[in-house]
Amino acid sequence: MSPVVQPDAGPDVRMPARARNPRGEGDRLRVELLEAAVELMAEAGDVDKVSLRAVAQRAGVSPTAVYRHFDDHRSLLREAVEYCWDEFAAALDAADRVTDDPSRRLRAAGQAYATFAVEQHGKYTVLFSNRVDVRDHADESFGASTFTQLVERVAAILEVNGDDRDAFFVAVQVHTWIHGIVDLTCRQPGVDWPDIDHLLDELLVRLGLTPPTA
Amino acid sequence: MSPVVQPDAGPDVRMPARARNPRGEGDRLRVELLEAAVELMAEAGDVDKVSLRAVAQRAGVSPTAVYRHFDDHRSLLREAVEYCWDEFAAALDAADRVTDDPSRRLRAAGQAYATFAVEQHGKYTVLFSNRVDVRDHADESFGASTFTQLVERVAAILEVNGDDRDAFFVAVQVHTWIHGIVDLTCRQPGVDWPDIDHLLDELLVRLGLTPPTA
DNA sequence: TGTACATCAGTGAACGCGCGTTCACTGATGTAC
DNA sequence: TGTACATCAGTGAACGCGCGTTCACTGATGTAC
Repeated sequence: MSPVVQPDAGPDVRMPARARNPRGEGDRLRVELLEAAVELMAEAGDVDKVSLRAVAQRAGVSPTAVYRHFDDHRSLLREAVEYCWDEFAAALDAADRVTDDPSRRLRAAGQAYATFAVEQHGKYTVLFSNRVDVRDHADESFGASTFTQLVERVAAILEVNGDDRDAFFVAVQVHTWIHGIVDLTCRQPGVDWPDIDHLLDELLVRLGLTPPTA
Repeated sequence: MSPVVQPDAGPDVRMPARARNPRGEGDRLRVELLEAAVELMAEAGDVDKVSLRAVAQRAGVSPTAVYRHFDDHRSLLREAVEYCWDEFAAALDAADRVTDDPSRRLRAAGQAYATFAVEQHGKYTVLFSNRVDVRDHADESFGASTFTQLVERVAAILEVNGDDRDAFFVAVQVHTWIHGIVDLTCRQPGVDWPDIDHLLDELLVRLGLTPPTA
């Protein structure tokens, strides 16, 4: 509109004067920044598109305020990704407490995995298209412990079924297949995919992980 | 080093004066730009990180020269992605001519798929982590035609085997599983994965796509 | 055969933009004396 | 009880950078007369 007088003028509409946090509670902004970053990541479906300035604006704060709580741009994004992992882990844990039957538990975990991926598509994309520059060892180890749980679940089913296959190998089969289903359907939402529940059911059938009575 | 005198000075090292193409052969630069873009995409494993200026520099040409051959930045990237699809399709086609036996052909295609994904991981990532803003209907249809071939391959096997399952559904099962195997093994090379050939063999067994005699 | 000219393949300077980061600052709030 | 002061939570201007895109241009090459 007007010719540039101040070089870094920013948006025309001033933020509505966000109330500053009281004395000892400056950490509240830290959480607000993380949540703003996660929101923006989920909307973009891409970690790299989330700028420090955009996070600050979403939180109603000036860009420099971020530096009171995070070392730099990368630290902010890294912590925001970890924040996403926590939510994902919580979703899987909830599914684990559904039943005692090993076969149903595996099915429930797969369902929770896929549900999270579909309903929180942006967050899931953030987790599994993990760019190298943001990635930390933290989520690597999380993936490993989750996989160990999967091996145990599979071993329980094989034992109940009197199946002498190698639980590790079968768990790899489960993991790779579920990941492929979820990853492709999320990444290419325009394609006319079959029902995900149907794919998951058939996965268990094809891998011989259904209860023997069913 | 030196204080900035010219505002847009560019790199210190001048390109070694790339020879200009002769009169009627300006289209050669077009191909060189596409190849440069594909290289950069493969290195970054990410379409969005490839700038117009970087492509021009890789091709040894000024940024403005790009506009002689492409409408804008997005057009350049879109065509480069299509170029990747061509290479991928060529790799799969080569595997298709190995044998006449449908089951062996699918196995060979799976092998080619995995080999491409492992050896040309950057390109593979570009193809299957297709970001929305670059995506066009063009590569949708390209991926679709590749998938159609897969459906036909599967249908041939099912027919030979006297199997009345839906070829489309089984093809989705094949595609999702192979993608999962390839994607996970590529992304987490530190994990002690089983042999990929073994996983592919067992995939065909579990999906009932082996020859009836074997 | 010579020459004027159109075409072609690209160059180089400049623009406005959003970015990450820095620096000096502000102004409210709690606390010590 | 009053007041000086340290602390805290954040602001605002400025920087240099690479980006996509524009514009006017250059200089070699083929072609028409």
